[in-house]
Amino acid sequence: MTEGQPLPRGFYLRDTVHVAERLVGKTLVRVRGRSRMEGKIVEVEAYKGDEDPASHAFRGPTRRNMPMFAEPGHAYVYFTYGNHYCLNVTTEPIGIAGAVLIRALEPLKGLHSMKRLRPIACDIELTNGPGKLTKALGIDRALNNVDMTKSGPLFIVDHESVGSLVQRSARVGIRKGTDRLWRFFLSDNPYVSRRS
DNA sequence: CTTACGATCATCT
DNA sequence: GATGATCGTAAGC
Repeated sequence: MTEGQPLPRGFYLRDTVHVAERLVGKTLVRVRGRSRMEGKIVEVEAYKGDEDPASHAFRGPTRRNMPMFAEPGHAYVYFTYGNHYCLNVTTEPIGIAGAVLIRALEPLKGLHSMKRLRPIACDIELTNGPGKLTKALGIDRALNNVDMTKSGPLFIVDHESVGSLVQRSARVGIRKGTDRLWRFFLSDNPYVSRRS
């Protein structure tokens, strides 16, 4: 994988849990007009279809969850709780539902742009939650279905030497499917949304 | 530091 | 008509 180039389709074309684990430590790039923002992915969660009661796709395809069943490597952005957007990257072959929720970032570049979009005093709080990071990066419904394997407004690139330990736990904010340890995060990173 | 709750709306039943 | 892959604030300990 070439540094600086978007991760290829093949990266996303496999088991969702596997993809989730390997996305930790990669860099999310958001190009918005003239500003370029980058953040290290420090926390994610895997969501599947049939077998995962916590997933939007559990009861089959609908208008909203359609990207989860479509081509891997695309953005699945949805609006929730009347206030927030959440960003996922789709996984698995066409016809099989899967997506990885990006839950937290460590801001790397374009901090000034992020703070303009999400005015806040403390840097730690800028992108340490799924709804927070979408606001800081200016991600909304308009980016739903965007192809993240292209150098467009939103994509993910490899990051040199993850180094830190990737830890796993139950997912956050769900009632069903809590038995599955499908949340992955960097144990020593201060931008993780919540500690165990 | 920890817990509780209201905001607010798209989606599904 | 109920629910929720959340956040910010307020109140409690």
